[in-house]
Amino acid sequence: MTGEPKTPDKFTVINELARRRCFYWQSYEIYGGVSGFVTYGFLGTKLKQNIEKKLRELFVNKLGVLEIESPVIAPSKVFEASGHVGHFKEPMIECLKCKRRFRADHLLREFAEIKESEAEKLSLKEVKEVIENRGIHCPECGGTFGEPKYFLTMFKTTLGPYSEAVGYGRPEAAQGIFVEFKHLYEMTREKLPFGVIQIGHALRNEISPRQGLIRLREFTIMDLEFFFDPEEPNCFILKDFENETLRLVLAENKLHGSEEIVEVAVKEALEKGYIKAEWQSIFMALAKKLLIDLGVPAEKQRFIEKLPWERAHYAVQSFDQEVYVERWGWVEVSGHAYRTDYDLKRHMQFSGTDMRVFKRHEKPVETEQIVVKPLMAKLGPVFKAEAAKVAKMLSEADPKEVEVSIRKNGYYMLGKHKVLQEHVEIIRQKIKERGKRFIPHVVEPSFGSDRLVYIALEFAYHVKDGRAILSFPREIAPVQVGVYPLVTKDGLPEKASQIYETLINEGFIVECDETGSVGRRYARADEIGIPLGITVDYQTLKDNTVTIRDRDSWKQVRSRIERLPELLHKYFRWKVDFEDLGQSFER
RNA sequence: GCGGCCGUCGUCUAGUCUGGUUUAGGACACAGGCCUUCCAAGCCUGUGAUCCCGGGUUCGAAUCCCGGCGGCCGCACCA
Repeated sequence: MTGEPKTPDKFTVINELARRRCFYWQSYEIYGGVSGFVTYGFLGTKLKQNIEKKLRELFVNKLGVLEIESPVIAPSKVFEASGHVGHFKEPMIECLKCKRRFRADHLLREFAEIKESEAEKLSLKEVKEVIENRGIHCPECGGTFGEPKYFLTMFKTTLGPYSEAVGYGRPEAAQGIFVEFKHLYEMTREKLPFGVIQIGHALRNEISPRQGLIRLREFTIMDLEFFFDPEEPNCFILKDFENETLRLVLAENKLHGSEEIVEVAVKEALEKGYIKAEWQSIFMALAKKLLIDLGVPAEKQRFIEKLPWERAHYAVQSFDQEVYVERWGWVEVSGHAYRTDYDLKRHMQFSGTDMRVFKRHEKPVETEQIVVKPLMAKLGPVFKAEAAKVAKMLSEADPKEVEVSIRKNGYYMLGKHKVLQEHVEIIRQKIKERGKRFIPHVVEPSFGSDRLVYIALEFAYHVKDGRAILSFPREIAPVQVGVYPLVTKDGLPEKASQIYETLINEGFIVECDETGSVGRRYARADEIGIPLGITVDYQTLKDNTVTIRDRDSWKQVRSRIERLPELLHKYFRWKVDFEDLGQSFER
């Protein structure tokens, strides 16, 4: 590609490396490739699995969150209820002269002073009428507009071969959790708070996905829905996180055109009202931890609050976690939305299934209720045919108002009907409430798995003495150990393959390489980020020791072969220092 | 989806303007062998491109023309 710059940027270099060393590449290349789809090779797949494992450690295992797997395709009802059909379908309008496309609702807001919430309700025909009546022209070139059309960013399909039933590919995994809420809640023995996570593919028919792993049409999403009682929003593990600092860009500052980063402890962010839900602050702190574990230093991370019109339709507050990358600057890696009871409420309306949970009061609450009981024996003769209607109106009226009026005036006017004291009996009733029903609130951290893979690669990548090295944190490295005979003769290769076998049986991800010189093999290993290299040399034949080489410092230590499994477990699981793996070795 | 630039072995590229001199050349990488007592050394051999796809012009097209696909950048979009 001659159009490429002489010194390619990190994104380009990483994509080349990813392709060459089997991390990932664009799919369907033999047919010319299709943008927005990617295939992971064996190193990429492993790296992605390790990253997801890391997320599970932090968000799933320790918090007792439950993981489920639901279908990618859903009947249209699901996404009508969730509001996606309405919100993913943007009316677009094209200028006939300069061919630029605009969002029709944005134009209406700007030039016809129609509020966004109202503009959304307009049909295409109405949009067209407003554009014509107001004489709105292209703001760029003054040309006239063509027919407004919907652009749907969900993948649409039909369910069954001859069916008219519409289905959609899910644009997020969250709905798969919400629709199963009742069942999941019962299975967890009806306790709040509780969280459910789902890691799986999602589909969005992006207009122009052109940023490698950053924007895909089919991607892996990790949606965690955490349900809690809005009356008891306190997080019981807040203490563990309250001093963790977060770097926030607040909406109020954004309004004044500032992207100033406010660095505050979780505790302070809650006290000052920067973050509305306690649980959300915990997930943000965990998200920061996850990224640090993936190799992104805190100063390259921030959480940017979304302005009301930038937010998703379901959220009352949301922050995007962003990471600073070389090519594009700040890039979103996770979203943290306070979805309130929006989704469950909508599914309750659309499906008719009661999504409320029952909360038992500690003590039954006794309340006194005034009941106005119509005495039909008296009402009948007076109101005749109207009697039933009057009784019904009476039951809908405010009993307190009725009582006050009758006591004061001796009657109560129900429209044109005059109800006298003798027509009713006013009873004070004690009612025992054992609990109440409500819809839980939800905070949602949502990660893009593929973006994390790219971020991990970009932050691991550096060049030492002209060689590319991927310095992955040891827990996410796709290959853990390389085993090398120093030279390929005198029985060294045989010894190396024995060690290889042993380590494989111990459950390590190991690679054995005997081609070319040992220096070349080290270089290749560094390039795919293998943290440790074990070299069999002539000393090995004498005393059964090998050298262990550190990817990042290129230092070597010497240890006995029998101790390797134990030492490597310590290194990968308990994170002991490299220097503690053996005696320092100098050639 | 619009505009600009671009598309040749896995990668980087020579050749394209000025159609034939090239079985499309090189370097790196890769595979096999030799060598090699620790950081991409060297030598030999080999694999690998119907020049993005389709159509047209021509005796003849990687080269010229048209359409499509893909990439990068900008605009727009990104719940």
